[in-house]
Amino acid sequence: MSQPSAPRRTPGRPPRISREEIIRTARRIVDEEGVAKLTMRRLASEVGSTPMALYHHVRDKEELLVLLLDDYATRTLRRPELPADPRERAVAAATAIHEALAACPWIVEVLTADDLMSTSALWFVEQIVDGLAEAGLSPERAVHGYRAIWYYTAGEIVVRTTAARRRTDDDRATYREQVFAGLDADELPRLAQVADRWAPLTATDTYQDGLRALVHGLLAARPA
Amino acid sequence: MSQPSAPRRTPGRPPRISREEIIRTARRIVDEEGVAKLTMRRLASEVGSTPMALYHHVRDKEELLVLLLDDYATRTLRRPELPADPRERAVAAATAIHEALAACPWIVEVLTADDLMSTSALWFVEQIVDGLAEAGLSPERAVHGYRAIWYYTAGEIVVRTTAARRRTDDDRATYREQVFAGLDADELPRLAQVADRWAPLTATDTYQDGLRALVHGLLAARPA
DNA sequence: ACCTGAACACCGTTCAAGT
DNA sequence: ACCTGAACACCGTTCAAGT
Repeated sequence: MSQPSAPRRTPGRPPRISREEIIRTARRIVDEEGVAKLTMRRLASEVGSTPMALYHHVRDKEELLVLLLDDYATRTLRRPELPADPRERAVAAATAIHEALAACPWIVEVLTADDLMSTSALWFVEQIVDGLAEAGLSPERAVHGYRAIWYYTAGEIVVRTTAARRRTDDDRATYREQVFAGLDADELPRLAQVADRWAPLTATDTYQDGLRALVHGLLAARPA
Repeated sequence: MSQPSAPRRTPGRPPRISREEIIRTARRIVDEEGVAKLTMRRLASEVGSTPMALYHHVRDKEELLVLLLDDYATRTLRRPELPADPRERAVAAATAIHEALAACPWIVEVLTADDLMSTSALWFVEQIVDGLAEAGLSPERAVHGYRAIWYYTAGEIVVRTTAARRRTDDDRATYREQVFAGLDADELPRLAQVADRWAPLTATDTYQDGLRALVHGLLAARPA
């Protein structure tokens, strides 16, 4: 998908811009100014061309974003040394994916990818499925386990990065504080109990804890 | 937030449109044609007014969407009978939230909400936190447990609804098939093993399984 | 106080034509 | 084969003015 098209025997006009150049430029815009600034028009002018020239190299903006994610994954996902213990291997592989995504918040817009973020991430998926299988799950259950881990991971990224986006304009944060300050302790006693600690509690990074709990639960034999 | 503003002693011109009417109309557009069709201009014309009149009743489009989610939650989240067993109570409350969200896929665009979708959902959050606490977690761990459940739930909704969106234009699906068909069985043996079953495996609804695994893992005493 | 009209500063994409 | 220009059909939001 992201590999440059093989150089053909140029039967027509020589290309002025390449898909690679488009992606490289798009990456720069996103890194420097955020994904919201990436428009076909802006990208075209940055690349020294016209909006319509881009459509000769990518089908539409959606494809461009997927290409960008693929490019990002290929460049940044380095395969780490994984623990021998299968359960720990699954945890480590999921954590590696999570870290790569967390470092790149614009990804949320594209995180729409259903099963896996990119073919470059397949190796990590393999490690998770294999870890779960070696730890005792059937192949089917291992795949379902992987999916649960992916839901949890994608959800953490989406919720956290959009919460961070909200925090910038802080009206909403203070609104939330008001809600928690005015909780009816009779109707919602547990929430009232933790109301004053809600902000720090929810700011804590508990990805690892939740991941370990999930993996633990997936591996525990439970009655269907 | 969503309650109609108290009728003041009209010192100026009488309002022609109300916030309530705006939200009601927005809801109709979203239900009938999807959230993508909800634009300020379209909404204004549907309500028999001008785009700018809307800005007198809502701050911007973002606020409108949050209002819409709040409205949806208030109207559809009915408190179910919950099981007495604390663990089952947490599972049932999470499932209720999940069902409400799953029935309303446009929500993904707004699911950006950080901790909770709406104040109307607070009761459900209470049930989850309380279930976890009564099952043995400290208040802090119960809140963190709730967050893990929320990540998992939000992630499932986001991934599933965007996957469904992709399935309509099926280029991407067939691309994915190609990738799985051409897997190197030496490098990625587990994935190769399940390659031909990947589509049905990932289409299965396993929200409940994953949720139960997660809750199980959260409640299992584990070494830090 | 509430609403209107006109404008600003944009979008993604299609179509027909050029080289 | 690749690129351009002009156009289509939109956006959210601001500003100044009207009633």
